[in-house]
Amino acid sequence: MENYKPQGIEKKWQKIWERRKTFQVNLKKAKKPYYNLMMFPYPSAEGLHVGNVYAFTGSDIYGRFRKMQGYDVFEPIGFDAFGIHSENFAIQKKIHPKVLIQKNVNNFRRQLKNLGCLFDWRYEVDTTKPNYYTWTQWLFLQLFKSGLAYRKKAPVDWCPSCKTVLADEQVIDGKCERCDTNVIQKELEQWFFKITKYAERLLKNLDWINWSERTKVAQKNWIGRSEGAQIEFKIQNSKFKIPVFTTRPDTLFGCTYLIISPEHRLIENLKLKIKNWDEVQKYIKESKKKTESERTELIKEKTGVELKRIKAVNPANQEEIPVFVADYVLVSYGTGAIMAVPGHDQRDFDFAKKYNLLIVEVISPDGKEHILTESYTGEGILINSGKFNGIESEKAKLEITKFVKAKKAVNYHLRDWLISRQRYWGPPIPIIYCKKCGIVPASEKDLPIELPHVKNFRPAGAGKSPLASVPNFVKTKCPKCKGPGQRETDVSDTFLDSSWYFFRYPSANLKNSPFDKKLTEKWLPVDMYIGGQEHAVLHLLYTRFMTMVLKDLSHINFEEPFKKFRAHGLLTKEGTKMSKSKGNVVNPDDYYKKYGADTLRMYLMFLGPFSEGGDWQDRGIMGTYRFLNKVWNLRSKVNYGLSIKNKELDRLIHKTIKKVTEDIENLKYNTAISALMILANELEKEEKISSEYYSLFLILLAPFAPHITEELWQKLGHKESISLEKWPEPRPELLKEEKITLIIQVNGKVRDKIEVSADISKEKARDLAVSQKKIKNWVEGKEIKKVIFVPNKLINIVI
RNA sequence: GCCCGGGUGUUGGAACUGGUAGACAAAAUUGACUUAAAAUCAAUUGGGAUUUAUUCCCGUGAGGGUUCGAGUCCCUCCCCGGGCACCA
Repeated sequence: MENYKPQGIEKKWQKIWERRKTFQVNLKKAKKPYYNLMMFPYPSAEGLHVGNVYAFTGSDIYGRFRKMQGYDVFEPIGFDAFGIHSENFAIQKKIHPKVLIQKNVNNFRRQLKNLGCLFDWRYEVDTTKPNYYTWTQWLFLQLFKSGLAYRKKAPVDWCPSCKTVLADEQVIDGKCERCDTNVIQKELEQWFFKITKYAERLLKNLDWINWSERTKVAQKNWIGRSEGAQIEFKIQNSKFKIPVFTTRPDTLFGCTYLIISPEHRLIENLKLKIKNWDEVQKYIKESKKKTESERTELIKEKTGVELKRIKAVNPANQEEIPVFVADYVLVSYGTGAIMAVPGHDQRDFDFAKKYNLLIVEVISPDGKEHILTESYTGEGILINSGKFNGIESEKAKLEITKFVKAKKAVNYHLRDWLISRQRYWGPPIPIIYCKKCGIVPASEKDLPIELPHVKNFRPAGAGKSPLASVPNFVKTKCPKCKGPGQRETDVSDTFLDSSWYFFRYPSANLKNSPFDKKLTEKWLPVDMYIGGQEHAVLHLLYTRFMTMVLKDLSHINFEEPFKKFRAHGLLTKEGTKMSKSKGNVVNPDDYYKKYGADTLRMYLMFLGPFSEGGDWQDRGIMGTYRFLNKVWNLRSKVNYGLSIKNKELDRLIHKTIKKVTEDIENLKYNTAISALMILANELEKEEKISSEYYSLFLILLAPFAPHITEELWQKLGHKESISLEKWPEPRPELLKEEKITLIIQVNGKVRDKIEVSADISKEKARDLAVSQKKIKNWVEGKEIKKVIFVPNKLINIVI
């Protein structure tokens, strides 16, 4: 008999699938549409990372499973090929991104085809193609026209190495997400999307969407809703007021000073009144110079300067209190000013100690007064709070808010999405600046605003995109007055490209609109989306925002993009993260060659639970290779005439059907594979296997190892692809065990096991148990206090 | 500091709503086949004790608790991974 040679078989079937159009879906006619989506890769390296292969395999198994269950599965793929990742790779390689990224894409495509997924390549999407980014720009225009895109001079995070601004989400520990450089603050005119307007909706919908719990929690924390009150403090002898946001209005009587952030507008307004203006001015300058990470490194050491001669009034007790400027108060959160309650906030406590300010205890856990050595931030009973003394802090929140005539207020951690980038490799933002008309959106019929070829595509710095150095591009006519105008030279954030790509797939080849409404509403929301947990707050939040916007603009009739989302885990190599710098990245090509895609797919899925990730160890891959070999060799035992029923095997096969079905539904591929291995081991023990058993086995294996199962299926005499077979259902009557192993425990410890019939009664089991020799030794001469009987499992005798 | 995960043999990992801990693999050792190696097949592998084929004790990060019975539930603590972080 011939040996298992994966390479030839895999190539053969990939060609057949293509020729027979096995995986092509008729989007218009499909009766049971099922949109199975995986996060598309960014080709910012020469080839696929085994981590990509891991993700795609997991998603593809799910898609193949649904297909065999009778759904019309649409499983598209594409490339997120714009963006800084790709551009930086081009800079490093000193090759123009237009050339290099296309080459990468080609290699990615070849590798993806080797993996044997259900991809329908007719609907491939590439974000760098004008027929895609036309619509990315169109989206920008829709947001602009509805007031959701705006331009604003703002202090933004700037990466001096990437020479561009970063979105709030792209700054990690005060460092650039990509290159680890310390981010600095710059005042620049930038484009923003008003995602904050959707904060409440983005939060609320989390209650009902079927997503991984972890991802939902991450989004919830990122949106960061907090409830409290906005309280106004009058400034003595002036018309000004300082509003502050607090979650603890119950501590208002303990507020002994105010702090405003260095960027607060009021400082300018009060300039003439501040006695120590020079000192204040100096402090503000110093703090602006600090980078974000310097500010956070100095977390313990709080600094500030009092605004001398300025006094505010605590509205609760009319006390005069000093006002400080300090950079631990952020301008971008709340009102940019806080009421300091040193007794009940540790930061305020530290500050008060340092500058010798009054600390008053107003919340007491036991109603008594204490000498505070640190702040008390818990709940308690009010003291030193005038007529509110004695009431509970939770209740006092509302009452004090009312008492000082303040408003209830809600604040979010979420900031508006900064979408402009001073880089080359992205879609130009379709805006024109006209001296007469101001900021004018490009006309929709002029789209795409094509990205010009720029020889020197490196970022120039100084806050300008390389596009600014192309006069032909910059000079244009104002679409409104036809006078001279200048184009916006910034490009948009890559996350904008990826925020809507799943809308484009079904309409990938559509010419005059971003997507077909009818087709979109037939196939979307996406039925199953699988991707990395690392996108929990960036990509996944933006897609939700964009979907809501499109709904509000009546382009679609749903507002959440993904019915079901499941995050997969991280693939590590011998315990550590794979990364280029560590040089431990596994290249799938080596394994395709050596063992074939089926073995690779199965090994990756066998490593551990898909949602938790797993650890790649080179030596382990032999296990799944041996398994597939075993499956291959089992064919020699298949006997076509054989129809003798084997009850034990029947049961095992139906148990396996049940287990594999449930496990795939829950993405527990590792245990599904283990169940298939157990079945294969049992089949191997048989001298002859009926073709019915073998067929069922192949069908169960097909989503995991599509090529070898096709080949063996064909060898069994079938003409059609195994992927068109119907997924089997377990027959309950065959699942029933006739005999079971009954565990006999004495005082909860296992002392014996016996074979009994499955429907044995408690009394019978008990009599049988105590008559066992081993059990006699334990119970003889002792009084049996209790007998616990768990049908089909165990009997426990308590003495 | 806060919020999520997680801690089980030599390793990756199993274990349903509390009911046989270590499935399935990997690795190692021994044996068979072979001139030899690889491959393949068979056996063994948590620790300890023992009357050494037959039974007991201990064992799921640590300690305590609930229960007839705990890897699983509760409390306290330790460690690892990830996310957020001067957010008022």
